[in-house]
Amino acid sequence: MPRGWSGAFDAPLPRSAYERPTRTVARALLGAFLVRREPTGDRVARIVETEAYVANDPASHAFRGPTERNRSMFSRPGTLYVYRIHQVHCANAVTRPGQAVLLRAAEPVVGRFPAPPRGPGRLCRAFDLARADDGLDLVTSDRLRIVPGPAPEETIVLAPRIGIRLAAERPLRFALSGNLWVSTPLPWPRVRRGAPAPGKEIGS
DNA sequence: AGCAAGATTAGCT
DNA sequence: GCTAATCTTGCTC
Repeated sequence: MPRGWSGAFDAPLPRSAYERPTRTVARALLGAFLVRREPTGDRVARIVETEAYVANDPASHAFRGPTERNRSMFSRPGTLYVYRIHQVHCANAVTRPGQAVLLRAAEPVVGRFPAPPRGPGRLCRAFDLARADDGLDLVTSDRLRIVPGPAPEETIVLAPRIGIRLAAERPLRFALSGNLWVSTPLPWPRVRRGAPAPGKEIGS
């Protein structure tokens, strides 16, 4: 146990928790705590929305293999992958090689945040995550980790991912139903007439 | 070397 | 709902 981690949000999610099918991890991270430890105090938020970027996924940065930008996606499970898009950053937890879970939104629990962690860009601002944090190990880091939380009482819903063009219809976005910190309201706001109802419940 | 597109967000109509 | 901001990545020439 690294020095400094002796408070309430100690025990990090073990590497084995990341070394599972990406969809399983995306769902399992709901209700877990993202924890940043600073000399000034902890910042803790409960993860309420994720997206899975899986193998052979045209929307994934890893689709065309390793590059300089995405090399963290091919690092160990539990590695943090941070990239820049437009003028913001987005953070992912790496699962299996070339796959990751995008952290889209979290609910503040402890500490003050520079921005509300609602939406992937704001979540990074809330935790001061930038490209310099790319490659950090969420299992062993002194600064940042994910800690298991109680099973969510909210229903978990599955919906298409946000902001992508390729494979846009695949339901790989996971969220806690009704949670106000989810970045986009569910059910899905743009629905084709005759299309299946979005926000389908997949479990309780 | 140049360039089009992007896992976003804030602000305006 | 729409668009600009803003800049990096990675593909193409």
